[in-house]
Amino acid sequence: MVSDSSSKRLTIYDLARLAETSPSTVSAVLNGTWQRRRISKKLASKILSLAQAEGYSANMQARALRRERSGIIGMILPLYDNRYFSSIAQHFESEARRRGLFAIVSCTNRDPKQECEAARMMLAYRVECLVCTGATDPDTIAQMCAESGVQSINLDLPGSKAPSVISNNREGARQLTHAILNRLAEENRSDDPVLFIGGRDEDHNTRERIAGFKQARDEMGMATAEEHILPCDYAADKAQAALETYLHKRSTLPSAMFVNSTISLEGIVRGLQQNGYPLEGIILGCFDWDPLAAAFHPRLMMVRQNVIEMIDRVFEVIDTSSPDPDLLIEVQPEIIGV
Amino acid sequence: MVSDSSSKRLTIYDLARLAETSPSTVSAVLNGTWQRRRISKKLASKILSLAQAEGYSANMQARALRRERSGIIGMILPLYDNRYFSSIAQHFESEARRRGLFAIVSCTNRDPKQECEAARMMLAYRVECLVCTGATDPDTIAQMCAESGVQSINLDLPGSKAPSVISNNREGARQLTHAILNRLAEENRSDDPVLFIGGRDEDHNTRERIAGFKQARDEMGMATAEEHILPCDYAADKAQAALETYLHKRSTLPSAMFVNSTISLEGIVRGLQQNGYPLEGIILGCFDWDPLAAAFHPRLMMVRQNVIEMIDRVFEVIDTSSPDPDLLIEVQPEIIGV
DNA sequence: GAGCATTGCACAATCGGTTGTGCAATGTGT
DNA sequence: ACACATTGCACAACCGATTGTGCAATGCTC
Repeated sequence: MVSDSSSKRLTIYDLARLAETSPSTVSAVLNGTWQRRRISKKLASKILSLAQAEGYSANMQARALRRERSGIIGMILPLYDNRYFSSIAQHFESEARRRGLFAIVSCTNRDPKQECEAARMMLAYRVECLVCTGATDPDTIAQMCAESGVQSINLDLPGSKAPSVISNNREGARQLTHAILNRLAEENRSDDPVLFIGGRDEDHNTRERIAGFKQARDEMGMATAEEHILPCDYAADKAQAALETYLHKRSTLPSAMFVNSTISLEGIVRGLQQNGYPLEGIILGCFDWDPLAAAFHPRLMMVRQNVIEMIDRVFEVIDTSSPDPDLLIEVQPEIIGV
Repeated sequence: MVSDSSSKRLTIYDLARLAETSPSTVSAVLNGTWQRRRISKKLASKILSLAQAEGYSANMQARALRRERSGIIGMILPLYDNRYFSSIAQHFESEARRRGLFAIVSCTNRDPKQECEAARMMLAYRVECLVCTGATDPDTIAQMCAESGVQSINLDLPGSKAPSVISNNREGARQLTHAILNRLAEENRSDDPVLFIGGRDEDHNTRERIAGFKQARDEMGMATAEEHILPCDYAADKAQAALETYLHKRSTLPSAMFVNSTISLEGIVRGLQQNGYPLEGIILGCFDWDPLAAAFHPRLMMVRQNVIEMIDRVFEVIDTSSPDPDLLIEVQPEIIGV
């Protein structure tokens, strides 16, 4: 290798000089269009081996500028730190890679301002498409993208200005609730109260899950008191506080709980432990999936969202030429541990 | 807003036409160098409000090309799906943002080939710096970066060709082991065996943790049998299998275990539950931190690595003009739950 | 009012690729 | 040997910013 110690990176102009040919020929060879441009196989392989030996790597900024295509696909995400969102990021990345796209993921802490800022940066870097995951304000971002002529897709939470791919939250919640009620029945505790706890009631998914919860109870001929529905936000501390307030008022533990995320589950479990309630006695269902939690508490029933299928659907929508902004794709989640 | 429906994005040339001035003036105004270039305040504000109204956003590819600086900083990461790596990604992003850099994070599944491929892509996009987290082969990547004149830094696992920021694994393990041994002593079970399980013995961190484990026992006057050290890889299934093999041979449970990650912990807990061993009886220490696990098992002691300080150190190294490739910065982790 | 400094801006080259087009050299047909 | 097609490549104009430089117009001094 003739690696020159100069800090400048090799360009097609350098390679052209080394191969005694023109930059356009080098470019054609290196980006695979050389057959169409009738470059001889001999010259092509000469250039290729030279590029290899010199460790040439094309400047993607220059390519993107000229091609008016960045090769980048963006995603914004509320957080990384649970199994659901982290596997979304992971599958998104690998699927993008499979398609020759470079994925960039930005996490925005469920903050509408950060979401906008991240979207603005992604648009400045000319992403070809933006996937907007669990956004608090998906429509504003869809609007920004539309104004730049960039396709956008909502994931996890639906919006009205771009196609959306989400879990079937209502049906998942309905099935999880039935599983909880069945287990109560097995233990002859069917009349015991069941608490729904966690999430935000402005949030589409929480509303759907509450609807599924009520529907399942309805199907079993049970009414649901509003005092048993506690959408106290997702945060662990909020969930713990809500539980403790509830316990304070009744002094009797609910026999079962529908917990609306692993992050809320953390608060619930901590609250139960700290207040001396044995975890064994209580039936827990969680709309989220965490294998470590499942290992600790084998009687914990969990909803596992089908991330692989959701990401596949997202890319199917991306492949659609002009997708309907009202399109809503619902993917069935799976109940683990029934 | 005069938003033209043409799909073309606005450029400085368009703005120049609209403001009846030249592209170079528009550029200077929009990138803040207009005072130095003696553009009148009047013209500057005219251009600024026009850009605002039209929703102009600079093409970062063009800027990067001309400036020969992409404004991008890269990170490769083994996985997102545990608290440690996900908080690394999160803090890295927000710290990069604070410095006006755009962070791109790629996860490479602990696979050396994917690591190289991701590094190659990042270099092609002309990252200004690459942080290489928990890489199986950090030196190859450091070499690639060096050849492109790009600074690189190892995080979590050290390398020899670039400065490294890691946790003080040996000291963390020593402290965790002492905590485990103290608890055993409190329960008058000091002579019971303690198992070290999980991790890879080729891996620097695992070796250091084993050293810390042995050192703590040594300090308590205890010898450590090799049969109690089981670096069976990180995966949950591997850890579960290793535990079951161990149990099969002795039929008597170790009273305490040093588990080398939450992912291994998952296998251990599952193995104990499935084989009918009560979790309550066993003292667990885990070199990793997960609040949900801690909620489930309040007697679980965990090591929490100081991610914020590690990321701070990384950026301090980045700010250093020509950092020593042999630099090794060790950050003290914290023991939770003693 | 001549000489000089300052203000305010426009011109044009440049970053590193991509791609439409032109044009010799060679091949083919008659 | 002449016309014509094909092969094989080079030229030059972009893509959209940045930035060194030049040069009128204005202000200021004596």
